[in-house]
Amino acid sequence: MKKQAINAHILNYIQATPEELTLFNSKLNEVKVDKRKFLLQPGTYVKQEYFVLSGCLTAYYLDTKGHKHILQFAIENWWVGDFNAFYNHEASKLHIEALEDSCLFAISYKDLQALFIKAPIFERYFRILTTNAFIAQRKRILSTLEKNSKARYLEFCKNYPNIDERVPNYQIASYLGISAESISRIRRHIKQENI
Amino acid sequence: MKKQAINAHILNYIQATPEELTLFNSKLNEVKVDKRKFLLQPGTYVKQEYFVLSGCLTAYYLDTKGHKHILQFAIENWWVGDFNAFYNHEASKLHIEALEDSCLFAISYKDLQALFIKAPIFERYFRILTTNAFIAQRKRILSTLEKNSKARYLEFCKNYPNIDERVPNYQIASYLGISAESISRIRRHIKQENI
DNA sequence: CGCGACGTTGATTTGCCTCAACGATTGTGG
DNA sequence: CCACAATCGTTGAGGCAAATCAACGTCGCG
Repeated sequence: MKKQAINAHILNYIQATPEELTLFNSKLNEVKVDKRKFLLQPGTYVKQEYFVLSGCLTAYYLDTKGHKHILQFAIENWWVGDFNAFYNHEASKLHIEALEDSCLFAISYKDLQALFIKAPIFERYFRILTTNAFIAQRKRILSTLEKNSKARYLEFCKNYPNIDERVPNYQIASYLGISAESISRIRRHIKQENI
Repeated sequence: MKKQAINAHILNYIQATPEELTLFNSKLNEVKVDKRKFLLQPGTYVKQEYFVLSGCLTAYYLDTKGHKHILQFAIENWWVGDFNAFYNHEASKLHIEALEDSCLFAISYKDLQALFIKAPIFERYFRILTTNAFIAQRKRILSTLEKNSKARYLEFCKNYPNIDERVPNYQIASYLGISAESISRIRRHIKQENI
């Protein structure tokens, strides 16, 4: 059962009772997104955030020059969304696109707020997740400040082997702020070193 | 009274009762750090995080080449710390240094965990703060992906006028991942444009 | 005063981007 | 099942934004 996947995830972080889990589960709606289809597009008012059950998605910003800048990859057991738009009730500036056929749970803002009132333990769940995400982002920022392209690429492959294998190379380039051509050259250098 | 500053800050985010505030306040210890002194140095096991009452501090990483990379500025009403070390019980990799004589409140990990049990509303407080910080960091990441040095500098000055005025230029350079010389040239260009 | 901190300027270098062209592979419609 | 297009990766040439290196001016302070 799909709800078991999310419940198992929750129980990694908090000790929720069966009743609390059931309450949470009752707020979730299943959503499917086919490969190359969008879960979210700019200009939308975002009413939901999403937990990935299966598949793979990216959240990215498309700038005025048409360049794509990937903020996040999301695979199984990750939450994804335009959190700024979601929490601050602004129009979204992001695309969220499926890189594989994907299956998600959605929870709405209203339901989430109601959940926090009825079962405050979920404040704890999201506090812990957000803290972890915050720490991971700090590392990403530090990496861009300190390291060159090659080191950042190697770090990415090490940190996200399960994403590296599933996602085309130019997407990783966009996440790292490197051109696809540079990634290609970096890979060549790495190969030559390993001979 | 100093506790009023933090209580006012808390009440911006949650509806805490006087009793809850008093409980929180009882966990806080005042700390003073003089200009150019350190609140934290690498290798330390971090047992506290800090709320800035007055002054200004930076959290930065010093890489193996001796280059400084500023992760965060902290002024009045900001929380600062090595959150990775604090939450994951690792040795710190950061310096936290006062840029001005500063006064802070410290809360220990143990006290914070106990507080979350006794007054779960503070889970909400920190969840909201962390969510905001997470969103701000996403914007910072996007900025480095999308914009050139000049645009990032201008954005910083706009977003943090109260930091821009208080902090020497080369510190801002380090935060933005730009050399101090480049910042100087950017400033010249801006001046020339405005004549 | 003299030193350290901070900012500026110029000359040179460099890492990476951009542009362009071309294989290899996969998917797809006739 | 083949032809063709689309997707993805690779390679080379050239250019540019910003780093680096070095020197100097200025201000504030012990």
